[in-house]
Amino acid sequence: MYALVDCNNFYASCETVFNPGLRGQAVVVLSHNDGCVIARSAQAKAIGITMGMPGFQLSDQFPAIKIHQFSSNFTLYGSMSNRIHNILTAAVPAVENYSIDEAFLDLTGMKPADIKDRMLAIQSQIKEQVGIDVSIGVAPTKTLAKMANKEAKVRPGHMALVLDEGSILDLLKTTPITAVWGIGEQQARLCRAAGLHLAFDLRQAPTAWIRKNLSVLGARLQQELKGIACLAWHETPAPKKAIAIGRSFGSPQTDPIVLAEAAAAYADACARKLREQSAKAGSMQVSIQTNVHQHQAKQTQRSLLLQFATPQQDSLAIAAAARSAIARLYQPGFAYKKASIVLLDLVDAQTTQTDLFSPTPTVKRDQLMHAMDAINRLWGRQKIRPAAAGTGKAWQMRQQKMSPRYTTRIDEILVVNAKD
DNA sequence: TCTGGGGTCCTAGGACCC
DNA sequence: TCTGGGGTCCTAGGACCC
Repeated sequence: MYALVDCNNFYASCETVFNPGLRGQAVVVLSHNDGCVIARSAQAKAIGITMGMPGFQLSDQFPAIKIHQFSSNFTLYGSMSNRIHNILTAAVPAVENYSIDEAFLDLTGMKPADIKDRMLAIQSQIKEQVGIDVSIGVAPTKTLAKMANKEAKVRPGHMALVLDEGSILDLLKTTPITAVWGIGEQQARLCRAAGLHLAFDLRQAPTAWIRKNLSVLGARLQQELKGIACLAWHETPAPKKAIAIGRSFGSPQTDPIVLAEAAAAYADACARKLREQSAKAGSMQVSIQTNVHQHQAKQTQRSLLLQFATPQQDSLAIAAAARSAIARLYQPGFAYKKASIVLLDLVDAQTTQTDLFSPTPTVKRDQLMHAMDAINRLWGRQKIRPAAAGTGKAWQMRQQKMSPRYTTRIDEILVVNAKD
C-alpha cells in the first residue's frame, strides 16, 4: 500500500500558521511578481477566487470582502515542508518527496488493520508540531493513492482508505476522467470523444486504444488503475537534467544593458544551483520575450542555444556567456517582459573531462566560486555576485506583500507580546 | 498599470551506422 | 507484383505535473 500525504492549501496555510488572525479568512498567495493567485485558503476558494486569477483583479471582483494577499515566500514554505518531511521519515520506513507539499509513503509490511490509526497519528502529529492540516489517501498504487487523496480532501477527517477491490471500483466510478493523475486537458478531450468519461471507463478501455492514443504513459496508468503498481519509487531525488530560471520583470524593459544584467543575474543564480548539486552544464539556452498579454503591442520571442567548450559551473563564465547571448538576441523597438536561462546537458562535476587546449587553469576559479558560495551562505544570498548582474533594480520583481522568513532568519522571527 | 515558474517524459522524423 | 532489417542519436514539439 501507498499513502499520499498532501498539505491542505499549503502556502496559504503556512501564512496562517504565523498569523492566526487569518484563520477562516480569505487568504491568497501570489506568484512571483505578485502576478496571479497560486494558493488559496478554504474561504478564498469558497467565495470563488480561482487559481491563476490575476492579483490586480481581486479587489474589483470582490469589493465587499477583505482578501489577505501575500507575495510568495518560498524560503518559508520550503522550511515548513522540511519540518513535515522530518516527521514523515520518522514515522514510516520509506518516504518519497513528490513536491513541496506532497509525499508518498511506502506502507509495505504495515498490517491493513493498523493503517488507519497510523495515518491518524501522522495527521495529528503534523498538526500539532507544524500547524498544518494534511489530507491522506491510501491505496495499492501511487495513482490510486493520489486519487484517494483527492477524495480525502472533501471528507471531514481528510482521510480516504481505498484498500480493497470494492473501494477501488467505488472510487473509479465517482472520479471524472479529468481528475485522473496523468490525464491533462488534451487527453481528457480525446477520452471523452471516445466515450470515456470516468476513471472507471479508462480502466475498462481496450489497451490497444490506450496505447495508440495515450502512449505508453497511458498504458502504465491503466495498469495502475487496475491496482498493479508500475510507477517507480524515487526515494532519493534524481539529479536534475536541466536547471532553469525565467522571470518576468517588474516593468517592461527596452534597454539592452538592463536585459543583459537580468540575464547575468539569472545565469549566476542557475550556476549557484548547479554547484549545489555538484554538476556542470554543457550548454545554455538564453531567451527573451515581450509581454504576451499585450495584444496590441509588437511581440517577439527569440532564443539562442550556446554550447560550452567544456562543461561549466563558474558563475562568471556563465554570466558572461549569457550577456553575449543577449547582445545577439536583442532587437530594438520592443518592450521586453521576460528573460530566461536554461542550463542543459548537466554532468557530474567530479567526472568531467578537462579541455586539453584550454589555457586557463580552473583551480583558482573553483576556489573563487567556493569562497563566494560560502560567503553568500553565511551573509545571505546576493551578498557577493558578478558585477555583470549590475546594481540597478529596474528589472527586478515586485514582491510587495512578503511575509517574514519566520523560520530561517533570526532577525525575522515571530515576536509575541503576552499580557497577563 | 498590473496576467508565474520549474521541471520531466514521450513521440515523430531525420540522419546516420552496419 | 515484388524493393531488408535493426539499431543509435539528435531535435523540435507536445503533454503532463506541481
